[in-house]
Amino acid sequence: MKKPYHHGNLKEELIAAGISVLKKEGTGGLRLREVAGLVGVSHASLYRHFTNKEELLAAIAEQGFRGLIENVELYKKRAGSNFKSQFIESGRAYVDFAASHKEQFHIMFSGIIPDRKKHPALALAAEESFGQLVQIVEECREAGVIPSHRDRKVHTLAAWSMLHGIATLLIEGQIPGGRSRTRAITRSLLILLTV
Amino acid sequence: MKKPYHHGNLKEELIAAGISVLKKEGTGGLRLREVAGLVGVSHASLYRHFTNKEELLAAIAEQGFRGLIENVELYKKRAGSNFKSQFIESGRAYVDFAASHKEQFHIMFSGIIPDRKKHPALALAAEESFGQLVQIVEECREAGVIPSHRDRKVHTLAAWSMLHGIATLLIEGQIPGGRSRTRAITRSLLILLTV
DNA sequence: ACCTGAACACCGTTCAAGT
DNA sequence: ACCTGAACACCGTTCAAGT
Repeated sequence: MKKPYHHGNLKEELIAAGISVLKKEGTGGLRLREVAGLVGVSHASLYRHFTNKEELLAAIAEQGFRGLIENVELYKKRAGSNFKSQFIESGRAYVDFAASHKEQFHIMFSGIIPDRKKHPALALAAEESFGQLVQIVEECREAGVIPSHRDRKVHTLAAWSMLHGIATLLIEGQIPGGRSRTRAITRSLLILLTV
Repeated sequence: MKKPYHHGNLKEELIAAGISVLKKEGTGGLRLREVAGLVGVSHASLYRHFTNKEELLAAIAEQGFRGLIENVELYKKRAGSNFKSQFIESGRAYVDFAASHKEQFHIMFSGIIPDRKKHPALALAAEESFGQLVQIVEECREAGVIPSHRDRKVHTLAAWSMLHGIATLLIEGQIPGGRSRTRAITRSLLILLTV
């Protein structure tokens, strides 16, 4: 049962190990040497797959956006055919994802990656995630559960701001009262946006 | 005009230099050696006034909260005697502060300081800032411009979440359209909370 | 009491050498 | 083509020695 010298899919394993270390050590404690060690490979080999540390972080963030999109899709389906429920549940999906992937959410949004344009795959995933929100708002508009007299761009960004604020304060430990309080805030804010 | 060996108020100068370096280099590029160099002192001398880097960051964050409180107070006074205007303008003060002190706001809220309890002065300033918001919401409630049938804690956290979401997305460059778009979003969101 | 110079440990990054 | 070992540069932190 010897490990082959050529690893096969080392890149994917490094990303997975990166997320694992991230969860244990936090954003500040993420060391490339530990990530490589966890996979059982020299830390220099990482540079065969990522040009630098930021690119590994970008890959972790990209995977985060994919997971976020999936989570929103899941909650939305669960909500059934009622558009208002879909809207509320999609929002909950955003906040819940942040809560259950704190460190990854942190890397996705807290300025650790200064310029997403340098990481096209990450930028694309982030755009798709935003596009998902735009589409949900649009559907709800057409269904008449969101007022249509307001500027749609402003309305979408308003929804995002609400959710992002809750998510951010939550992962910084600024919202006391646990899950139920957070759910209450999320719900009451989102309802304000509906008709 | 020789500098004295004993510096006098080195601590304050180090904080000011820290903010200056922060603005130029960003959070990730803040090096203690550069901060000390800017003041014209050896980098080891920093440890006479701060036990470590995090404590300098905490001092910078604390000063940030003091500035935020002042800014909110200023905007609120400017708004005159109308409570609804006071509410809206206080919110604008929060977002404007974030926009004009991006890096400092980042250190205040983006998890660079993992545990505020380790920095009592910072924790106090942050609490005072939150207390200011609580008080504004309370005043508006009594004046009848904010609905009183809702849970006050939830309502306060909802207001904060909105503002914090806008501020955070703004400093991450996620809100296109510049200042006027940001003002529009802030305004329309805050109005949703009023009666 | 406050500051300096030199040293230490650690980490991201590079590169010639191995398979 | 992919990985390793050793080295380099840089930074936070410490400490004995200076004023």
